[in-house]
Amino acid sequence: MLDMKRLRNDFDEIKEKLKYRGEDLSDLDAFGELDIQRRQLIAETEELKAKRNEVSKQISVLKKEKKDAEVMIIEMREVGDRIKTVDTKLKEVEQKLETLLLSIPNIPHESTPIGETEDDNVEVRAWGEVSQPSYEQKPHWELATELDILDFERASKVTGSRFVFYKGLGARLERALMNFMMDLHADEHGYQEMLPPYMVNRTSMTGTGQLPKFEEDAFKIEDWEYFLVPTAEVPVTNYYRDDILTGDVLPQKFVAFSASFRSEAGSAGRDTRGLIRQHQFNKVELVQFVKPEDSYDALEKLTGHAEKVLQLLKLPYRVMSMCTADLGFTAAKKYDIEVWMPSNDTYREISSCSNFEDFQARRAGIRFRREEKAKPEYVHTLNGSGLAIGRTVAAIIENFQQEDGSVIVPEVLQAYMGGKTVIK
RNA sequence: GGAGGAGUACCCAAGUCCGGCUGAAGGGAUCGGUCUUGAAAACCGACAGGGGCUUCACGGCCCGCGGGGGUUCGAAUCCCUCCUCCUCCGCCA
Repeated sequence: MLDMKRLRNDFDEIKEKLKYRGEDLSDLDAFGELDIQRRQLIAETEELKAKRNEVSKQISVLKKEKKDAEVMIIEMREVGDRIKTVDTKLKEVEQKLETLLLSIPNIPHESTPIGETEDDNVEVRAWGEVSQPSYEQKPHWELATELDILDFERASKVTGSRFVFYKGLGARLERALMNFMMDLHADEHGYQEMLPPYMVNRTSMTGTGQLPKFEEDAFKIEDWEYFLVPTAEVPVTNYYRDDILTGDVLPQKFVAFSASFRSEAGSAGRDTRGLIRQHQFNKVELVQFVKPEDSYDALEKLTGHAEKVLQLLKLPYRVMSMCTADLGFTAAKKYDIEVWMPSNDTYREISSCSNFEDFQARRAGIRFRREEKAKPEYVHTLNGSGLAIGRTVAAIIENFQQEDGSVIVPEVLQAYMGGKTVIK
């Protein structure tokens, strides 16, 4: 959510910046009128309330002296009615204003490349050598099915499409990656470990920006106002919702494992095979709460923490700076980390690292105080996958496959795999 | 699922039956001071916050007793509703 005062003062400038996102901004123009209406109605109702307070005090005194107060009471009855009328109008206007504000995306940071499609995303750096072996490179779903470590067919029977059973060393590999990533971030990168709820309420989903605009992307529990988490970002960021932190506890860094659930509405037919686009997948998520002046530095570091996972696994990747058209609703700046996927002969997103500045903090009411008596300020929030585990499994299977159909276990995972060096 | 109880400021807690000198007592913690070589204790003092409207500013005003609604001239107090926590019973990994 954007700052109302800033929107009031710099309306044209903000609108100009939002244009680069390529979204429809026609609703935005209603802001000025609603803002004025709101303040007029507030002035009106507050004046009436001040009067009511004063006269009620006088009535109280008269009553105590056993004097007649009937004239005043009748007068206040009218005032009360008018307050009710104005308050009702005010509530309507504020409702409209809130709906409007919640639908405006974040303002891109000045370092975010301006662009119109994903082709305008900018490669920041690449790491690792893409190997081009002489033998045929199989997609991970073929290899994994042959190795009997993933079972897509039975998952379709048991649940439906876009679900999977991990089996044997496949399940072990997933679990190894989870532990490896959690350990790395907790022990080496200074994050505090967290296991969040997998369901959250509507307020939380609104706080991080999934709602109200993207409800169709989420799984909702029938008869409950609960949603399956699309990412641990939602519960972990909302951990501090409506809190005022003391400045000395910042930055707060959390690493959270959770399953993630996405309806994938609008992606029908895309990536239907394999682990790339499932309704449920596991992910290790990094979340940070920092002081505003530190957030861009923190974004670079956080991205580096996610990259470290791929470096230790020896998986080639590149880092892309998302352009204004590909930023997502909530981010001011975003890096996608893309891992090399031989079956696609291209890089595929495996992590997304974003700085939301105060956009989520404002929605969720996450603040801090620099000094004991200082006014509360909004924190900046960041998060990034570190990493999506299913896609990491896919990348390992594809990148480390051998001619005989076996898969080499990355060295750093071997201890987590009971010493196994190869899956065959 | 059934039966009770409770949510008041940083923490504890009075007030709620019986609406109006409660814009919320008292205590603790915290901060400042006196005393002390230093500290503790004791004593003195400060301590509602957050948001909003308005103002160049000083300031003024409005809203805050779990959330939302209602009754009333007036609500922490009465009514409705939702949420959370606690105790007991039942069920259960």
